[in-house]
Amino acid sequence: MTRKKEIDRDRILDAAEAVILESGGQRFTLDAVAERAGISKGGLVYSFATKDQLVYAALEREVARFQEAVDRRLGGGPTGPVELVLAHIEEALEEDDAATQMAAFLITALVHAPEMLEPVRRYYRALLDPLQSERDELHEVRHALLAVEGIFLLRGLGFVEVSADELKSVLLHARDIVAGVLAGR
Amino acid sequence: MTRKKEIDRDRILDAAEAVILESGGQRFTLDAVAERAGISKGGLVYSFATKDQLVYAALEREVARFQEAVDRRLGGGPTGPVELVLAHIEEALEEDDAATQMAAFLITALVHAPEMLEPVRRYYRALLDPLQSERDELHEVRHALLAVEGIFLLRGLGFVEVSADELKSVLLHARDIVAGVLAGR
DNA sequence: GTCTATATCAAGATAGAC
DNA sequence: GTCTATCTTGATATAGAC
Repeated sequence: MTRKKEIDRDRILDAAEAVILESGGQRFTLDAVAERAGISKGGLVYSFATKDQLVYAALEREVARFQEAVDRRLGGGPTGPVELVLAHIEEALEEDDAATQMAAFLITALVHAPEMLEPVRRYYRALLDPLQSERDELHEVRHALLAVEGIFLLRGLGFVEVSADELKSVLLHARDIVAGVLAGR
Repeated sequence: MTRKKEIDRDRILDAAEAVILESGGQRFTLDAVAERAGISKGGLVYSFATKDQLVYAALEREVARFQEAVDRRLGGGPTGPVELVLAHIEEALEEDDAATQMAAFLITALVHAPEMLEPVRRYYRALLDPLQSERDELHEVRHALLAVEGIFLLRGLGFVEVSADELKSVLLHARDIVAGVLAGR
């Protein structure tokens, strides 16, 4: 039954997520995931043949979750590239843990299966591609988006310590720029 | 003789660097480094007791190299925080491989010894700390710096593919902003 | 003192029992 | 379908050669 198998996979992905969030992505082992899910390592390998596949599925689910949150924020209204960036920034601004959580998934993928980052690449290209234009406002929007990703990655990957004030200051500045462009300046 | 030991360590670090650049940081093993350096694994462990120490030393040397390149660019002139950011961006702009190379070191540290990122954190804090101010121009400078780091990390860590044009466009825009602030607008 | 060779341990993958 | 047992590889520590 494919339905039952789906449920099993979801249960395993829940366990994988728990391990990722607890270990910060560093100690992501099949043993740990299997134990969390209450099955043996062999049982785990039956559902996900390789660690890569497990990482891919977990990352894909996490990206989809963030994507859905952004879509919800857009609410089915008009969705040009600038609206998309604004929704992305607002989601990062208001859902503080969503960003921290995403960082843990990115580290996990980078450490344990870097070839499996495809869902992440798709997400970013969807944001960046429409901003490739000669128009000055779009340059500014891209610049703001990249500044947000810069502080997010520097902080999330542990490349620098960032205070809550510093983070908020950067995100608010970026949001104001994008909102300004959207309002026609 | 401490002099001889220094030379040995440097030779090993050269080998470590070669392995990091060839493998992209993913397959960084003591075996590979020892083989590259033309010594046994035991000999390697004699010079660097743990893998963590090897990663730390390699990363520290790489950050110092970048730091020196930035310092050279400043040329002993007046070095306020904005000049520092400008020199950093110009170095990233002109030395394309320096940035790519640094990314490989960052991935290596993240994968094999994330606690050893201290030299990186020090470097970034030196850039960011003086920019914590209420003055609008400094906000803009920080924003530009973070956009540069954003595109650098997204590309270097493999989170998105970035064309050469796209990269250059972002860096030039950032440099112009910082240069503008420096020129008193 | 510096290095080689080896043992020990953990994690991922695989095969086959049930 | 799920689990047990085993193989392989990489990291660390150590015993002993020179």
